[in-house]
Amino acid sequence: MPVKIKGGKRPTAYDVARLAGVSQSAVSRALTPGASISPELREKVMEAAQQLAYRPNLLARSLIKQHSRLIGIAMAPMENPFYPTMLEILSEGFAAAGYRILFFAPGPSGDPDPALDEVLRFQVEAVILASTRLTSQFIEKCTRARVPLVLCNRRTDHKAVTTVTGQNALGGRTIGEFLLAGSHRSFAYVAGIEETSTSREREQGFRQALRRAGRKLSHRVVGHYDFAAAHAAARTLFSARDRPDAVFCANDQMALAVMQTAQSYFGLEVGRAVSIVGFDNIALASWPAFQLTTFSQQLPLMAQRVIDVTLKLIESDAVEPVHDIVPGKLVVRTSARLPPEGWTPSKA
Amino acid sequence: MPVKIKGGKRPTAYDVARLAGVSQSAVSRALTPGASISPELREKVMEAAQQLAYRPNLLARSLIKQHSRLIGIAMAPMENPFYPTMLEILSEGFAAAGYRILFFAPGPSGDPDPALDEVLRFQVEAVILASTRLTSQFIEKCTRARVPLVLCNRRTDHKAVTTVTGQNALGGRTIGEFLLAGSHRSFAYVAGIEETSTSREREQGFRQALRRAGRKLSHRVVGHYDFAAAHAAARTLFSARDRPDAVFCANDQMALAVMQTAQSYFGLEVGRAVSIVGFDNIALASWPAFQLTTFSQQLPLMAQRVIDVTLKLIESDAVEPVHDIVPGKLVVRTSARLPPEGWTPSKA
DNA sequence: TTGAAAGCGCTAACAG
DNA sequence: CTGTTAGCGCTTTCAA
Repeated sequence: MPVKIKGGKRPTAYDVARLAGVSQSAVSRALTPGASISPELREKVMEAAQQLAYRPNLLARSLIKQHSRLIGIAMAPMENPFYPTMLEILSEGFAAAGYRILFFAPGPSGDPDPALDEVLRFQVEAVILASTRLTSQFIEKCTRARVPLVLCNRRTDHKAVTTVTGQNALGGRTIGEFLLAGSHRSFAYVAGIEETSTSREREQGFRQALRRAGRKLSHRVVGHYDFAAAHAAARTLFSARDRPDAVFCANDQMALAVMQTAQSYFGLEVGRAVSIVGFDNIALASWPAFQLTTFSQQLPLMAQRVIDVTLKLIESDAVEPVHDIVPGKLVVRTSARLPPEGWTPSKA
Repeated sequence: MPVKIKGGKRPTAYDVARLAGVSQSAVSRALTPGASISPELREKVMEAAQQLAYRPNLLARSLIKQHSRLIGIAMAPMENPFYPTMLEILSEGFAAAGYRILFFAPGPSGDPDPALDEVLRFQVEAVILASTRLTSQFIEKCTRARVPLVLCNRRTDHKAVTTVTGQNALGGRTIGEFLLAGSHRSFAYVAGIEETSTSREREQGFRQALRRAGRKLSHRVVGHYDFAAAHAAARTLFSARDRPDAVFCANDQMALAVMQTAQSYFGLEVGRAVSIVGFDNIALASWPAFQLTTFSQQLPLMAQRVIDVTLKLIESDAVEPVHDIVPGKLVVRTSARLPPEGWTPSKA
């Protein structure tokens, strides 16, 4: 026997009004905190509402109020634990502020743009882009649609877009100094996706530190912020004649891949034969099996900044774009050779 | 100088109509594939729409059409990579079918219920629950609201709810047989969250295999499907006088924690001194550092089944609840001692 | 305090 | 083929 799951329309404010013997506007008022309505009337309405399991239709409300309490979030790749964690925190934070998340992952094409069109039609009040892929059209569309856009963990030349990022350049530089102090011979960089600001800024900082010490990068491969690609890149790297003994990876996810490649495929002892450093300080980095030295991003703080700035953008019409940089710091574990005792990273 | 980001209302079909010198309904028709409208009129409308960057308001459309093309997904914990991966696939699949995801993570309380109320107000056409926490109220609310509910990777006694799960009992049994064939001495189970069907069914299968062989479980701890908790549980486990040499963990995430605890805190060689097996076959399980033997869940297939059954529930009013079981299989790696050559798991 | 009525942006039924 | 009109379910004037 088929069990009835749907069927019958959901009750409306009119149904409640009829049952309670009041006007429909009374129903609306009864459910609006602070509206002027007598306790008796409210009581009657509430009872009827309860009985019908009435739930106000937020879509109808949005139409009138001119705001949907919906926020679009474009996020990828979920393979990197950084993003799911970010999503979880954003979801809770926005929920606390009365907003809900319209989630969209860029499809197989990797391009979030087509989905954006549809998300904008849902009248999202803001869009948060936390995806390694970023097309300039994305920004333009949001601007044209007059929907505030917040870039999370990435930047763009487009100065008018609000961004929340980590200390990418400083992080790269700090790691460079750290590895230099550890007396390494040959330095390598494993880039993320080339077009991303994160990968570029981290690389620039790293190169700057090397340059200041009169050294330079001897190896450079591309790992696309992806485990499999980083694994492949590492095989190239460690097969080189002048095998590097200090490898900085643009994020932890790739660093973990490189680390395991060094160990399992080349029998290199990580932290002794080769030093490997990452960026992000995801939960995995602290696992006993890895003990990855990395530059941390304060994810909860970063998420909170995203939430704060997004709400501010929604509430005010014209706002100076913000470029928020969330501080991080070097987290020293055992995946890289240690500098002499007493060493500390230079400031700024 | 403040850059104008918002301000000015978004253009409506009326604005487009005025600019194109046509009626508002002509605008609607021009944008509706298959509507009867002349090419010239459509052309005029399209041009005006383009010029104003017009985007139809889907909220208004939903109000009329009586469906929102919105699907609510409750998911947690994102710490376990199983879920983000699932989310990504679901998002793409539903997008292809013209639906969008309203995402909600249960708040700090761990209880998805309060959020559900709000999500239902957004007129989601279905709700997918993929969260380890599950209260019976959740099911009841969806039923009362006449919104189809699909449980993903969990079940309930409530027979009227559609579920998509893996072969939990078979998986547990297979792993039991596998460990028995590996001639182990003492068997342990690391449970997930006690109330979950997944943890219970996997345990039952495991115990059944042991019982059939005239053996029994000698240790049982609870890891709450959580890395930290599993780590703590493992410390208890390996500190026992009669230390187990075969440990089945209710999921991979916990198995990885237990594995590392064995290695790093007790110096036990995994796969020799102690065998550890998980469940799910998440990407991490195949990493060189782990090589975890586990029972796979076919995540993409599982996601597709969830999508299919959800769409079916949305489209038809009354539907027999489905209990879909997606097949998985034992994936043998090196974290557990191997049975004698030629061993295969029993069928069914 | 209450109800009647207008209208948010759109689709669809109805005339023309 | 096209425009006019009536709502979708709600909030918010406006009178009473």
